[in-house]
Amino acid sequence: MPHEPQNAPPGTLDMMILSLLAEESLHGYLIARRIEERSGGVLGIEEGSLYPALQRLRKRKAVTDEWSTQDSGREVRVYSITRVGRAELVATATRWRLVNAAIEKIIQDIKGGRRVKLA
Amino acid sequence: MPHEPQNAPPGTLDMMILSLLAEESLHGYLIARRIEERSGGVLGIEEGSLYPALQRLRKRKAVTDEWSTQDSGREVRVYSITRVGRAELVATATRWRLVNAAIEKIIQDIKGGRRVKLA
DNA sequence: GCATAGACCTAGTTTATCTATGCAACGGTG
DNA sequence: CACCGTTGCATAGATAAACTAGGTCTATGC
Repeated sequence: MPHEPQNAPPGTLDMMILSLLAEESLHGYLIARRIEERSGGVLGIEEGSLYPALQRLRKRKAVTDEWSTQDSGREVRVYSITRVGRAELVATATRWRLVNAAIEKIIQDIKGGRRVKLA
Repeated sequence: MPHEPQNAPPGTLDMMILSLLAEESLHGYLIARRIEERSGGVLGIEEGSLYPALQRLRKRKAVTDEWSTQDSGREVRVYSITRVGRAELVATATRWRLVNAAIEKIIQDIKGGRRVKLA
């Protein structure tokens, strides 16, 4: 039985978007789909979170956008990462891993009942 | 050069508190100190975050509290984890790790400049 | 006596997610 | 053609959980 998709923890969405855009330029809707696929269905991004996030990124010049026409003739807004965005990505990913390691130090060794005494 | 203490990512504070209380009962102020110590100074918890978190935990019966007198003669409010709290801890820690692994799948392989093409 | 640290607490702000809604174009099917 | 599900963009308001900034009181050390 698969689990319900989880929200992106606050602060992580911008980082994930930048990471996908570091690989290739994408339009908004596809970004959300990619996050869901890549996470194996664990993460689910709502459009009401996605588009505000893209606006934030644009405002701080971490991404650029360009309207483009698909083969179908349809207009989509394609986002690309900037130099500023790449720097932000490296910084936030580093901080994320640091914080996560710290949290892991605190919650380590959780068993069902009691915990293992360490020293 | 050490870094500034980071905030607890939203949703993680309750989990960390429960994890410390699973080890031993503590009063509020000490919980914050422990989180800072154990994280090697990476995490810093403000009292304005701590006490509301303890209230939440109390309301949902994840912890119990008892006023106790220290050797100094001072009154402190000591918190203990409940059965409900232990169950919550296991559940939230499992979910946290799941989500974190998913995020890691997405942001993996970030280098300074461009990324490694995988397949 | 007075400053510093320990210990508790609350009000209001901020931020980033969500839900809910709206609109429009494309694709396939009866 | 009419319909409907999916794609695609967007905004408004709700919610949650951290924060800042303030306040009170007690023990300890100089």
